[in-house]
Amino acid sequence: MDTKSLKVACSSCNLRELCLPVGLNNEELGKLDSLIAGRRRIKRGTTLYKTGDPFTAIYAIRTGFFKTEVNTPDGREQVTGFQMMGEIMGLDGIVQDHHSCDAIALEDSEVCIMPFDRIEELSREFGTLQRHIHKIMSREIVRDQGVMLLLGNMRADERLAAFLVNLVQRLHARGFSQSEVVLRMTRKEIGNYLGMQLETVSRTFSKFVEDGIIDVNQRHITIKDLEALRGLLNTPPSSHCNSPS
Amino acid sequence: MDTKSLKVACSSCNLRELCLPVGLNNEELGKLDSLIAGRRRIKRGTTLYKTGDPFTAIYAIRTGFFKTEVNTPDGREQVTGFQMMGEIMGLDGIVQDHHSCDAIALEDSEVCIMPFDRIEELSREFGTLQRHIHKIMSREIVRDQGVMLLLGNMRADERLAAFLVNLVQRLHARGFSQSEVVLRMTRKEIGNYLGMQLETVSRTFSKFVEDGIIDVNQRHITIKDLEALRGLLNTPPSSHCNSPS
DNA sequence: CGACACCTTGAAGAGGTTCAAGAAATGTGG
DNA sequence: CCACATTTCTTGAACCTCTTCAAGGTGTCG
Repeated sequence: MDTKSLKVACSSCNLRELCLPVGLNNEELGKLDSLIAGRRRIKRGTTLYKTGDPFTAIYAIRTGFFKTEVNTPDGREQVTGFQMMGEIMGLDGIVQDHHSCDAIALEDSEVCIMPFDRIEELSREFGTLQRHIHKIMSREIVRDQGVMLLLGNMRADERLAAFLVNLVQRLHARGFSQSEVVLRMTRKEIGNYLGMQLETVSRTFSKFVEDGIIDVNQRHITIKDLEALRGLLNTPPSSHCNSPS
Repeated sequence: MDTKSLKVACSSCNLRELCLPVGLNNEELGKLDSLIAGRRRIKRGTTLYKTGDPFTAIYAIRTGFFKTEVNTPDGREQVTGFQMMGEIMGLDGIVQDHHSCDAIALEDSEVCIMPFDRIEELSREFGTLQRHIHKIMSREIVRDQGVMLLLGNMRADERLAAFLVNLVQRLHARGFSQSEVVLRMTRKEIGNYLGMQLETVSRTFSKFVEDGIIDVNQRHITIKDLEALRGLLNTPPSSHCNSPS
């Protein structure tokens, strides 16, 4: 395997605040370093894990970009999320001791391997780590609620706006530009995630360009009017029922 | 409040296998009884918790039926799930110390209150409980993946079929009939959950009746052909691309 | 440079929504 | 226990958003 057993210290990782609890003392940090069993490089287009793979660890993304997708017996697939550096993958595997989705790298990536047995062990020792793990899982549940809202309630332009706003927000939190995005995924993958066809994604991008909200150059998106994008989300689907009472 | 501080033993609860880990010895079971801070009755139509409420505990449903829904600033709402006895609610609140959705009783219900501090405390002591909590959260994440698949990929009849199959399956696991269901929710709530209008739900029910798959009598559904319902799920959306290579 | 995947745009069509009306069930108060 | 108000459900018809099919253009990688 391409697993490096090289021990790398979380204590010196600049993504630490994203992966680990904050406010630890040095002793605790030292112990937590032993939480990482190693790193693994994932080439673009290959999987970190697949549906049915035995669950042994969760993964923190160090560099790169992933998608997760579920598959049905009849060959359908649904992208359930896009993950970037500092985010955790693999929590789906806990309940059945096997993964329930595929995690596929959208660019050459590197993850930290965190064996789940070890996490549980250290969690029993450190309340802060325990709480942190619970928060990560809860955050995933809340994120999923947002996706359900998007898929169940929003129209095409609202979905794409929500997708873009979410993306730049997460990138901004990692020190990237709030206005320049390079999409790591295809129109087809965006469409699959948002429950629409790739043609609709393309058309909606074009519409945003016409409206002067964004510029599109293939996968390079420039957000010219973030507030307009946000505005698309806060407006009810149809405004024909505003009774002035 | 309508909180009963009456201590009730999990050890004698017939829903134990649903809420708690299996295979505990008596000593462990005794300790776990102290996990329940009490019970609370929720009248139909009232909330167990609301968006923004401080998070203190998770809840195991003893009797009754709930829906959870998220709300947007602009007044939209999305039903994110229906919960029945033996299922756990409230995990959404962990990450922000406040709940991120409303939990509303669809009939007079009763829940066991499990203070989360106490859960974390006991989890550090009992590995089996720790693993159990992790599994419950992971199960929720996997369930959400299924809903995304449903909302993102399926057509109206497939969604409703998936909904019915899931419902009878869960009811059957609790000892109820596999063919008789009394819906606790309205067409509007079903439609909101499935990302469709209540009219479409009604029409799709009628179509299933025409096809001899179910009988509908208001909220009383009789499933005449469960395999036909299941079959709706395993068939690709359109069968015009089956290349025989 | 050529093969391939990806993206854009147009036009026709379908599935689901919206609006509307009436029927059935449920709850409330006398 | 019945009458009435309210909510819920069903069905029809017109409409609309998004899909499907098609074709051409653009970018990318070996």
